Order: sequence, then C-alpha cells, then structure tokens
Amino acid sequence: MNRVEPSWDFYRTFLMVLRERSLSAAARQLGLTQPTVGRHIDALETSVGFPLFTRSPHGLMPTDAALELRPYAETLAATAAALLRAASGQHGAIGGTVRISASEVIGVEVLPPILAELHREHPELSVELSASDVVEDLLRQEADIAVRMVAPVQEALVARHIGAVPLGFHAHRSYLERRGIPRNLEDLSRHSVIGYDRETPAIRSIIGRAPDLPIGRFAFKADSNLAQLAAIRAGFGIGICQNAIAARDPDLMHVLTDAFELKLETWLVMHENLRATPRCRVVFDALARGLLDYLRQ
Amino acid sequence: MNRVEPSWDFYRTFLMVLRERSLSAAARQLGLTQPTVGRHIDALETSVGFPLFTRSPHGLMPTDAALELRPYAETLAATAAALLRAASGQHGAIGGTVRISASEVIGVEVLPPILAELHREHPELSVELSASDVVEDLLRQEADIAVRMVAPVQEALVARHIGAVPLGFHAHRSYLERRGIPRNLEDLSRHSVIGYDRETPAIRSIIGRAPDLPIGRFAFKADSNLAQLAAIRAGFGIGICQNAIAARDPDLMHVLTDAFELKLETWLVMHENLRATPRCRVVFDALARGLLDYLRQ
DNA sequence: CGCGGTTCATGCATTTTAGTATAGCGGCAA
DNA sequence: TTGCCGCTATACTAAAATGCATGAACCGCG
Repeated sequence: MNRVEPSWDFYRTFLMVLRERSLSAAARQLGLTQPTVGRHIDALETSVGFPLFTRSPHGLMPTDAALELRPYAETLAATAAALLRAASGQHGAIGGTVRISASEVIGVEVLPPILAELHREHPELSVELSASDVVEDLLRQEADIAVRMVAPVQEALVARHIGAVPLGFHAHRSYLERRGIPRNLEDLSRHSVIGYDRETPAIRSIIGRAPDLPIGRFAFKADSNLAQLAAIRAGFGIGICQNAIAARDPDLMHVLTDAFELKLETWLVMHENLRATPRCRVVFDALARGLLDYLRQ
Repeated sequence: MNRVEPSWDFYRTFLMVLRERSLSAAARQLGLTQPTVGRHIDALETSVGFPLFTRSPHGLMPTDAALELRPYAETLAATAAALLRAASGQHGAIGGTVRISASEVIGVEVLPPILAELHREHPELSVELSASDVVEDLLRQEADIAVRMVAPVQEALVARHIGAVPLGFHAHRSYLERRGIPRNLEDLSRHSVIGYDRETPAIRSIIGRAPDLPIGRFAFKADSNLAQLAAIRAGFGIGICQNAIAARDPDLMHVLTDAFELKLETWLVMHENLRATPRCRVVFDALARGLLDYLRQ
C-alpha cells in the first residue's frame, strides 16, 4: 500500500511491455535495458498493489487488470506525443510536426504530391502520415488532422466537407483484351473479380452503400485496398477503385460506367483546439485545396 | 536539439510549476525539492528547445509557448489520475475510488446522504466529490461520473435523464413576517432579492430559461448558489433555490408559487468506457436512485 | 535603513536509479 | 542428446538524479 504516486515514466514502460509482451523487447524500443524495464514493472505493481503480468520464459502475459489499465496508458502516450508535436511548432514562424491520418489508398495515392508541394512552401514543416484504415482517435490526439470517409460525429472537432470521391469498376487493358469487356453487372459472374477478404468495419461501411452485386465469389481477395489496386494494375481482374486514381494510368479502363457507381463522401477533420495553431491551419488548408483539386479531376 | 523523449515526470513538474507559478511551491506540492524541480524545468526546456518560463525572484512567468502546452499537461495529469482510480478498483469485489463532479448545491445539499448510504453498502468504495460549478471534462476523465444540469452533447458518454429539478422563490419565515409576502412578481421590487453577481456561464444558462423578472437590483449578490442559499436561510431576503431543499426546513417558505417556476433538467453522465467497471456502475446506479428519490419529494 | 520573508541558483554529498555481466529456465532444431 | 537462442532474474558497478546547505536577489515592514 504505497501512498506516493508512481513515476509517470512507469506508465510509458508499462505500455511498451503491454505492446511488446516482453521486457527485453520493450527495453529495446525504449532505449533502456531489460533489468530496468523489469524494475519499472515491479515498482508499478507494488504501487498499485496487484500483479500486472505473469512472467514466463516466453515473455510476459498481461493480467486482466493490466488490460483494463491499458487505454489510460495509451491516452498518456498519445497526449505526450501530441505535446511534443505542439512543442515542435513553437520556434516561431511555421514549423514543427503535424500528424495526419488517412486511409491507405488516400495516403499512398493521393496525399504524397499534396504534401510534397506543402513541404516546398514550408520546408520547416514535418509531416507524419499514418496511412491506415483503422480510425485514429482525434479526440485523443492520436493524430492532428484526419482525412475521413465517414461523417464525423464527435463534437469538439472542426470538419470540412470536401466532396464525394467516385468509385467504379476498373481493369487493366491487357485483362480486358484477354477476357472481354463486361456490358452489364450480370457479365461479372464470368469474370475474375477482385474484392475484400473479411468484413472489416471500413469495408462494411462501403458495401452497405453499394447496390447488390451479382458476384458469386471473388477471384482475388484482399482486405487492403492497396493490394486490390495493385491486383487491378497487374491485370488480375476487375475491381473497384477510385476513378481518379485509375484515370492516371492510360492502361486502366473504367468498365460498367453506367451500371455501377459508388460515391465516398470525404471530410477533413481536425481537433478544435488546433484551429488556431499555425502549422495545423496550414496543413489543413493545403489538404483541403489538394483534395478538392483531386476531386475535380 | 535533443533527440530523446523527455521523461514523462518532467510533464508532471512542468504542470505543477504552471499551476503554482513558482519552483518552490511546485516542489512542496510534489514532495520534491526546489533544485530538483528547477532541474526538471531546465531539462524540459533544453528538450523542447525553447524557454518555458522567465525566472524572477517572485517566481516563474510562463512563456506563451508554455501556455500552449498546458492543456496537454493537464490531460496527462487527468489521465494518470484516472489510471490510478481504475487501478484502485482492481483488488476484486467492489472497491476503489470514484470521482464525482456535481454543482456546489447538489454536492453539498443532495449528494452526501446518497453517498453515505452507498458507502454503508460498499465500505471499500471511496468517493471523491468535486463540488464545483465549473464543468469538469468527462472525456478527459477529470471525473468519472457527473451530475449535470445541461444536456450532454458529447458522444462517447452514457447519460441518463433523471428529471427536472423545480426551482422557486423562497424566503425565511422571519423575513416574510417583517416584510410581508409578495403576491405577484411586481411586488418583488419592494423586497430584498438575492441574486447572482457576475454572469458566469452556469448562471447565464439558467437566466436564459427564466421568464423576465422585474428586478431592479439585487440586495444580495453572490455567484455561489450555496451563498445565496445561506442568505435565504439567514433571512436576508427572497431568493431562488431548489424547492426540495427549501422544503426540508419548515422555516423556509415558498413564495410566488404560481407566478414563477423554473425547472432544471438533470442528467447523470458517465464515460462510456466505465460502463462495464463495477465500481462506477454501482455509484452510477446509486446516484440515479438517490437523485430520483430526491426529485420525488 | 536593516530585518525577516520570499524567490531562484549553485556546489557538494548521498541516495537512487540504470547499466553490465551472468546465471537459470524453456523451447527448437540438428 | 547437444547446442543455440529467446526469455527473465539477480549481483555488482557506474552513472545520474536527488537532497542539503548555502548564496544572492528582491519585497514589504517597522
């Protein structure tokens, strides 16, 4: 029963051990040594009064109690990182680091040129791009700015509606020369169709809005939209992707243009507190302009 | 230009120095010594690369940059405290600490018996009551459960509507015997009326819903509703308070019952993540029952 | 004006903490 | 089996952080 508050550094170590499930691995990540990490965990355990991990030669198994504490530790880590990003932009003028969250496809296919242009204008500005389809929590400030394909629901967020990204079926010219061009949705059953593997939340939100497709089974399955895009480009078959991305490649053909269309509403979202922060403002505006340009194509 | 992340403990001392505006005072609060606190600040300043305070013999003045970092540090502190509260309830069964936020009047006049009853049922449960009219942020987990008089807007909060607390004009019997009983709102101008001093957000939200009152000036002004209540009880004059509180005291009379009534909608609010936490569930349910009983009076 | 109060800064001794090296344990493959 | 590689735990040493004592500057007060 220790009455003193534990060192906040212990929380950092605790979180890393949770993530790595091993003292040694956590020590490597943190730039510490394994005995030190072990001592931190020991100290935290005596401080809270119950064990956090069961030790084993394979690593550490978190107890249920430790798992309940994990979200708090994650928030601590996200906040500490956000504090450092905020500090990085305090040297005057526009500079520092901004963390952007976007889907894989947007992050890989759309954002890089926008961000490169931005960086030419503001060389002091660093950008962290988290290209992932798992939604990062802006309230927790896991990211400063997010490109979202779902309408933001949270208060305390400033959102700008960018527009609708049109999606459609595309295939490589070589594939269509081999297998022919489908004329209607029924033709798809005679084609190699590229689709999703498991129903992730992101995918479910998309197929929920899509019309019923007469697709028996997919010839190529991948949850990663990037992998699907790569399959389309490789001539594997017919798949769905953003029209504007496909239009860049003269070998990619838009098929079933009349029979099928899907629109993804796009928002740019930022935490309200960052509205007055110059570096975030600049990035927000640059992304808004860049994405609008992208949509106009 | 330091590449290593600063110790999270530095954030804790940083925040305390911001709050206390002095190294020595912060050291006393933290159980450290003044040189240690000074070294923490020095280390943090070299780490972020710019000064956080201007030193003076009177204390430390935070720079603008330091003030921008403050909200992050506050979030860190709130989260660390929430983590410890969560840890305090992990010893099995129901126990630990729950932090409740409520208005001054509710916290002083209504909650204590409810919490005392709760504590008899669960002696292992500790309660932190923050009786203040400044709204604590549940998303930041500055409190676990809040009794709110405004509708909760945030997502990620579980709210239960309790009902409407009726307010009315009340005065002490001795006052009314001296000055007479007002029969309509116009009579109030010939009475000593107890009201607010400055327009705080909490007060503004109340008077916004109140009908126009023909009150020239207040004879007694206090922002604290508790102080107003005390003035009513002391026979200073006529003031507004919760009917149920006044009804407990046989010497307090409800006046202008027909001419004036105001209802405060009441919600019980909790962070969604805590719904499954036994100790919070128990407190939430006990508060809901207790407040409903209070409303039925 | 000196005096007690406060503040922060600095040098030095001590305690605390981290790192190094090693031992022990368990799985895996030749 | 034996050898290897991962993990954790422990003893010992080195480094770093803390506390103590002190000095200097500033404020208010008699």
